[in-house]
Amino acid sequence: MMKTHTCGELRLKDVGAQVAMAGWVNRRRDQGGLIFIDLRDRWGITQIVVDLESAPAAHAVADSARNEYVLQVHGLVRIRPEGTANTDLATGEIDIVADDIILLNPSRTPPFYINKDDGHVDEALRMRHRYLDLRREAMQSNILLRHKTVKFIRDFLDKEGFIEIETPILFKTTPEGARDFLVPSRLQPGMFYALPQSPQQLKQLLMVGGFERYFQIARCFRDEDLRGDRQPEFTQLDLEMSFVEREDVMQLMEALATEIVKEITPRKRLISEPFKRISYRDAFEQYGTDRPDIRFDLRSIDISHIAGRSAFPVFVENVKAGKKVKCMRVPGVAANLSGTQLRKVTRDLETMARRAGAKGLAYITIPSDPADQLRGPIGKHFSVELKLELIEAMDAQGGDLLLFMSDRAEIVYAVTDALRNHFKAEMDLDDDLLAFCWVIDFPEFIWDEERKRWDPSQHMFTMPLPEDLDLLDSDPGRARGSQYDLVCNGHEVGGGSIRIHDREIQEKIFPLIGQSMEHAMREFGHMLEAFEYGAPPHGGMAWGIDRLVMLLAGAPNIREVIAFPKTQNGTDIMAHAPSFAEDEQLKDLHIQLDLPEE
RNA sequence: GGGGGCGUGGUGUAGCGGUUAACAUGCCGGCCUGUCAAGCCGGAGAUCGCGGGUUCAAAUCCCGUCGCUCCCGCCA
Repeated sequence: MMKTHTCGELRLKDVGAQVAMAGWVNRRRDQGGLIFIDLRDRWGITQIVVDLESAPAAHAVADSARNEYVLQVHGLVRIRPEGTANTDLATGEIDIVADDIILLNPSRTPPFYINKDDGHVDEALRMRHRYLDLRREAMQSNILLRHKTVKFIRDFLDKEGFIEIETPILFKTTPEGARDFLVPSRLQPGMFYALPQSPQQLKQLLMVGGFERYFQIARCFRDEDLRGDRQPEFTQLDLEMSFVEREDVMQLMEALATEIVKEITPRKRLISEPFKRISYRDAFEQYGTDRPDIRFDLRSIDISHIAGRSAFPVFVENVKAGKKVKCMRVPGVAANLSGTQLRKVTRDLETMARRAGAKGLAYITIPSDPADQLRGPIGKHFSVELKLELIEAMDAQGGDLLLFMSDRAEIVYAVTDALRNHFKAEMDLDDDLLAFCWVIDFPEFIWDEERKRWDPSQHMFTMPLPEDLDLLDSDPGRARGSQYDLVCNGHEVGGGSIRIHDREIQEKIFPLIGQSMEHAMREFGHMLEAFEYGAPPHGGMAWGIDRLVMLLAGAPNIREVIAFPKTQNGTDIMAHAPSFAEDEQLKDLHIQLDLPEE
């Protein structure tokens, strides 16, 4: 071994020890006859002192060393002289007096700073030299956090009787869901494997296979456009349990989430224990999304019963037509605005609302001085009594801005979501607060207007809620699924459901989602057949590990917790992937290119 | 497919019609035996992402394009 100790472990108690250490030059301070080197490795930084008189050869190496040179140092652990301890450093009470330094490898001058984390570096540059970016303290701690999280999950689930089972990466394309990544088969010309979007089918078959409690840290692939919290390949904690009901899975998963936070990131706070549960409908009605960030309380509130009695024609007509008028109270923003400033603010908000599909955005401000009038163009359409009712319904205070939305439900949702995201960006929310909540009672199906058919809101194996089973025949649109999504700070970190283990129920689903039995048998025959051999009742969940770790790390996107992520265009600018294949390879695979003309 | 942001020495920024393109840091050289974002002195380093246009004059204005990024669509 080239080191007897790491760069993070030596303390006063080690004074007098002869040690060997190795690592990177984090920083060098040249005093002439005396050179200090901060030697860095994964565990920390230790100061090396090199004296020209007592170790001239080591001094010569230290003299030529530069940042990121790789050194091995032999020396004596010594207490630092009175007054020279460094309290910022865990190892700051000692240093190593070098008697020998070996240059293991020099380094070119790095293209960006490894040894300090202030300032923003162009992401393309970081990606081009990701191996250097990973040396930075922030990345090291993110990747370490990820390791600890996954390790904790494995230990937790092992204790709960789960076993880890691998499933194929080369599997079968599925017509539903996201776009598949395809892998051509050489042995079966013209045929393709698909990379799994999730081990969904396989984990259910493992339940039929009698393992009862399965999990996997599974790589998943979806060929869709990227986002800050979406990569084409990502990691799921995938798990499935037999002989459970919805509540069993949710409770165990909530315990896992809670314990991860307490164990791995104790300085983070959970917004509530147990986690709040929000119905899918309430999530949309109040927050305009099924993954609400409940760290802030801007909500859309139905005030149709008030607005319908106003003299504002749009509201009156909409309420008559059965549409809602909803109001969002933005606390305090109007308090110190001049008329001109207020008009600019509301004009910008209206632009946002229009972009989300609204025809306009009405507003009223509540005066700070009760003697003043309400400001805003629709104020005059509300009588004094209605205004008081409105203020009471919205719990409005002086200086508040009330925003009104009235349109088709989907548009009101989109506007609510857009406005909330806008104000969220200005709020500087606390990343140490983890606002977990469950979203439940999803509809089993969502109507696809274009194709005139029902689509599964999660997937076709989701069991409807037991009390809604009859609705499959009478009113499928009202049937709720057993799905549960775990949401945190506006990100979907996981989701699952109880699955259909009964072939009869499964066979009811296919025609509803526009699939013939022949098609179903062709694509999912193996599943249906499996369900006929004593499939146990089962359910499970899949977690987005990247998103979870991102939230635990307080990182702004999942690339910060993935060692080698793709750029937004789905490329790797370090290794230059994807790349063209050799003609020979294509020939083996019986593939001819048909590229678009430029 | 659509909308927004960014692109200036190695890095991070300033400059936003006429500047010798500025500052910090890094880099190179010199001095220095208790520094720790070491200090002091000196030096090198930029076709202002790329292409085109407007103008007497473009880093600056316009158009296009490329790269990175945020969002919508998409992601069961």
